Amino acid sequence: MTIKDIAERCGVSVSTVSRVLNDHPDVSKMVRDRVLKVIDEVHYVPNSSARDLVKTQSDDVGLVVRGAGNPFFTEVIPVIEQAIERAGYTLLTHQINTEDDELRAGAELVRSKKLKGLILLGGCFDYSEEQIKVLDVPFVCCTYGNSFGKLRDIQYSSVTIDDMNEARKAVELLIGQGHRKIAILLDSICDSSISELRYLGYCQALKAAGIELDDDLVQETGAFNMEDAYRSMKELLQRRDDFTALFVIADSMALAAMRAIHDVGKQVPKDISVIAIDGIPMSAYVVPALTTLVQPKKEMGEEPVRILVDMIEGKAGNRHVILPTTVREGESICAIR
Amino acid sequence: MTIKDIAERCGVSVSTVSRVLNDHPDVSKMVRDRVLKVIDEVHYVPNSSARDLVKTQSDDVGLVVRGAGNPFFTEVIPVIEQAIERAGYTLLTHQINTEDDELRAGAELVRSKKLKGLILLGGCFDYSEEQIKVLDVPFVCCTYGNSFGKLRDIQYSSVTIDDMNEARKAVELLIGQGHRKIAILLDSICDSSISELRYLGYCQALKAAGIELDDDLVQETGAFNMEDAYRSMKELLQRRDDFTALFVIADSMALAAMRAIHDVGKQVPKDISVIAIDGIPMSAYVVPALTTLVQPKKEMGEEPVRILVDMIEGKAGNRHVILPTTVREGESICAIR
DNA sequence: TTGAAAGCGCTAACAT
DNA sequence: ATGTTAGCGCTTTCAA
Repeated sequence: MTIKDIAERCGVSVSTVSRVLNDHPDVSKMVRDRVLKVIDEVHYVPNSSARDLVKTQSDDVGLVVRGAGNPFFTEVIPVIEQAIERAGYTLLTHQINTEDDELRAGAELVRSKKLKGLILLGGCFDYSEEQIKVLDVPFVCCTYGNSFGKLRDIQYSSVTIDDMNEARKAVELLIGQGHRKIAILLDSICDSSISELRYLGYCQALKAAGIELDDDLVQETGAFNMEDAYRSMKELLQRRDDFTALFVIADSMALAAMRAIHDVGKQVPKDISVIAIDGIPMSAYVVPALTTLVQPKKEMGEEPVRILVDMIEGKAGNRHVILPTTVREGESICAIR
Repeated sequence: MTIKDIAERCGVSVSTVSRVLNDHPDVSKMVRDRVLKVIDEVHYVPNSSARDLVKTQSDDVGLVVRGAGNPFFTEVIPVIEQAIERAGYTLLTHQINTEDDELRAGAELVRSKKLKGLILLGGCFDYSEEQIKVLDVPFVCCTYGNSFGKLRDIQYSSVTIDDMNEARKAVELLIGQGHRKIAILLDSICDSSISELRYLGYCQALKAAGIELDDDLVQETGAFNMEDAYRSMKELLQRRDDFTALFVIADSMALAAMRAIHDVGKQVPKDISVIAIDGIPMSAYVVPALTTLVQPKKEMGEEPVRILVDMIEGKAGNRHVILPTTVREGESICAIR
């Protein structure tokens, strides 16, 4: 069923049907009603590929989300949606897997849907100059920057927290409570991504406090999920029972780690203090509540939109914004005796 | 930059470029390499709207996910993805908000992308015959059926758990431990959706055990999130302190409720036993671990694919599959003294 | 107010 | 092995 079929059934031309479909004013009420009636009767649905193909430009902005399961993303997306709406644009969200190439996916969207700009939620920290050339519209990296690549600042925009420094702050909070034997639970120490950055922050904090890095206290899970975090934490606990504090690079992993600690008969925070970074809702509800550095989800959603719209409208060039986290005091930390 | 530009730069025709793009064999290595080189140099990205428009059919199947944040969906999606892949099809996932119309969104996808079939993950329980007519391909409702609509069984396919009965079983587990004063925490008792079904199961269990329904023990949160669940639970606890057990319609809400119980100085399960339905990973890691009826995520993902593929290939007609849950023993229930 | 016709970018016959 | 061309379904001039 195409627009042509509708036209024939109504005894009008395709352009008239198109006008009705697009709410153009210059169609007589009689004709409009007839067309609408037929459309409804035959359950006609326009082909958006054809529509997109013919349109020369839109007020659409794309959002490419890499890593569907990420609970922090889930919270940021609605914020972005509202901010884009408020700015007079329409958001087109596209989810991809972590294995997929967000630049490629974004470029295809831009091209097919004639997008004005792109927000990338989660992506690689090491783009090359060549790679970003597929994008010929303004774009903003949200939650990540180019820490492991060689882009110059003027070549892209980003909104992030300072992962390394925030990790450092988290560990310093532990050190401030007298802890010296501090373990870390992370995905990988060399993923050229968030895990590596936060590991570096951990190292810095130790160094600044004159604590020697103990590699045996660095526990890699190899993946970003609760099951592996739990298993890994168990391993660490079996291997070592002399650390008094733990820094975990993400809330969800921290919650699994806390259960592992519980299961070997130790208590949080009495035996082991735990701190993490993220601030997902769940971590406030568990017992004991997790002390964590909360990412500013509102700003993390609104700032990219502000930057992107400024670039699209030529009001400003590219920018890099680094957002601060806030400590959410839980019940998972105590001072060492 | 279009296929025509590439053709000109290479001194070949558009069809040759198209052949290269689509990996057709009959292109000389020399020409192919030159085309590939230019494509790479100019960062050409094909316009998928144009591609979709011209293609007459595909081996693509659509997945419309309604309600991005749902943690259970997050787990089922990869299962569906793999099952579709194994069946020789390609999955095209599309996320929409809970306010949006999944049938409409699905119909548009089908039409623009020439899909062979559709899986709807989360949707309305009350379609009318008229409404489903927009879909002219086989489709399967995943996690929901037509409990509040008037469709005949032959008009659609579905894979669900028996929400009413499973809720009943959950409450009966509580009753089996001697509980008589059993509260329920739910979104709404009349949402024509999952919440209402599980409420009905709660009522049935009470009735079968000869326990009179106490409306004051029925606590509606009004929304499906942890914050409202926590607040609502606090209200219930302030109003009543005589119930010994609680049934919550979803794991995430149950975890918030458990924190509320903790915060008023009561203990789970000593003072109040808690049970829920869902089986999200998180509920196994909290302390005390939540006892819950686990939805069979593997089957919930694979069965819809089986049904859909059978329908697409004409091997079988529509089907309705009801999957059983399994009890995951946690630490949130104990017998009444 | 309505219709005819061009053309968006691509693929797939059909020629050569 | 490569080129020519029709046409996918729609919107949008331009004419009437």
